[in-house]
Amino acid sequence: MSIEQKISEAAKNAAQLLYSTEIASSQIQLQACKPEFEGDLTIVVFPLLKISKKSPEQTATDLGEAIKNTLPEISAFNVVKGFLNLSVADSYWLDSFKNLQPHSHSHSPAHSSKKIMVEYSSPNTNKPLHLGHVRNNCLGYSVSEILKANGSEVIKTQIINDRGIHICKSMLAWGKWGNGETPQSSSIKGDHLVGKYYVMFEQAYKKEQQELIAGGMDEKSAKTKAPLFIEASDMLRKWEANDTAVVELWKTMNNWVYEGFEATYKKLGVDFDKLYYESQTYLLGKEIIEEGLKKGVFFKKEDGSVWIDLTADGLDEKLLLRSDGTSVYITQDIGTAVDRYKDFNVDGIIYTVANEQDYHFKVLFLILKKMGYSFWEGLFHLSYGMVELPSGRMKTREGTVVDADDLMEEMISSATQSTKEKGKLDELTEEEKNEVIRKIAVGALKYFILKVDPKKSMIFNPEESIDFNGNTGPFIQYIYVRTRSVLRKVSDEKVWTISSLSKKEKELIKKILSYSSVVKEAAKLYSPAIMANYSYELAKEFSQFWADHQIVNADDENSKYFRVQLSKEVGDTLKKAMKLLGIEMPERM
RNA sequence: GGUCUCGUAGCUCAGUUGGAUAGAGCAACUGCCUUCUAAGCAGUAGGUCACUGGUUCGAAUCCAGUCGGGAUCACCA
Repeated sequence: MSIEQKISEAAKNAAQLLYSTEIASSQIQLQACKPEFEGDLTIVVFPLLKISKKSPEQTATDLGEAIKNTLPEISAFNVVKGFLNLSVADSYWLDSFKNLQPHSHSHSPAHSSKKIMVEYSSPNTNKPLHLGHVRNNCLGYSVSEILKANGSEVIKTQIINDRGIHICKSMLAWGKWGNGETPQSSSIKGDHLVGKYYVMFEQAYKKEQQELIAGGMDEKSAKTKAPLFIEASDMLRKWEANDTAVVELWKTMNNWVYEGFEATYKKLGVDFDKLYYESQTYLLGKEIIEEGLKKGVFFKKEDGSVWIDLTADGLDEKLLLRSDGTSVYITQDIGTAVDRYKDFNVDGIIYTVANEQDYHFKVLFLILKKMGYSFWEGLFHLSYGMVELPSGRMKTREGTVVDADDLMEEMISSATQSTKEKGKLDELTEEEKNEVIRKIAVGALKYFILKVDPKKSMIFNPEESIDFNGNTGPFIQYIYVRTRSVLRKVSDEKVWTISSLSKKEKELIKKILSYSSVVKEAAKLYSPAIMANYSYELAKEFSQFWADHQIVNADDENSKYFRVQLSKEVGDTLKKAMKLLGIEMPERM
């Protein structure tokens, strides 16, 4: 039983005895004591005043007496207004710390044992990954790791948007102007090469539209009447009809893209257990629509299109099948959701998709609910905010899109420079050095993105992101490196006995002990930011401890070995916490 | 216009189920490396928690409204 539980229990019993009334546990408000007050945990007694019919001070004092008398762990208490501050004996913290030592920290707390599918990334195959994908990837990967640490089985997946008009545009442009260029012949990364032709198409297409508009056509018709658009649409029809030449080109160019993506994912350190391709799933869902029609969940309009009326739920009417019988995006999503449950028998699916699709997922989940699929309750849209630049939203046509590969290159060159300036890695081989630099660069980027609450939109300032000081990934890595440095100096472990703790020592122990409840919270809220903040707090605490405590050169052997062990636990905990963010720790930096 | 969402220091962000004097980092200024890695530590300065009202013993937090930003509302994906 944790000390919090013990105190809550004792407080409840004491209050019941004092005031001879039944008391709900929710009436015992326990929280961490603020640092400016004496004590470790605080009970807020205001909710009890109605029952005690005494002043806040009197109530707190009575309760404090009773708790101190029943719990040997409580060494003292003080009352400030309606706040009962309880001090927990150092011996309790020391015992807890000792019990932590051998292995309890190494295996994860099994709070849940569910099987969850996490979908993230899911890019289009017509251009390289950008900053928005980076946030998506960091989040999806990290949430997966957090859920695993919390005891769930996780299947990481993505659905690759490999078909549609967008890829036909790239294909068409390459056919017209590519002269057979390949990633090999041009030394351009595959995804970037395909993206180059997509941009080329868009430019030429835009020019055609402008000419048509200049000739007197309205904007809307110009979009569909431009010769290039007609050609691209033809190509899409041919693809759907399985035209050999088109399909061959499609396969070739998609494979270029996949090779490019693979390289980016590898650098980012993310991976997937199962891949879905839209080319294989885009026809799914139609039977379910038919079924829904029979059930009366959907309805057909005169032109043959199929809809669902969600006005009663505060939403609109939503199209599910076009009048020509072809499906739309959401039709496919209905089909794939059902398939995934069949394929993997999962307890839930988490869709890591930006908040611009909030409405889409609201509708999707509602439809599945109305269709009677009980699994709808396990569906969750991990909706994250947009990434903006200091200058505003990224825009393709203004060329402000931050490319994922470029971004990582910049981070690496910046990390290389700082590392060189510090000169602490001079004794390492070139290869080892590069490995450390890679960890620092990627760690900085990931931490910068993940420390922000996923739900909130964030501003990505490239200059701040390559800052390695303060609340950053490299700061936490640096603190970890210090703990390892201590362990290299003192490699043996000795039994120590100490009876009292300094303020910082106690804070560190408390922080370490709270690790598993933090993981639980992060899993509950699907929030890597919680792990990031925890890591920073722990690192900062250790850094302060470091500044005014000697470890290796402590005054006596007991303090020395205790602090060495404390350093080790801090380092191990930091490493574990950061691993849940997908951030690796270097041993030196 | 309807719906959703956000508004905390100059900037980027924390702030647990409502609790004590709202916290970090960056930027600015001041100290601290002959002692375990100074990517660090200590300090100064910086706030009408957008605004108004309500609920409450108590509101940055909950409710309503106002103002401001963003997203979304396609036979697109």
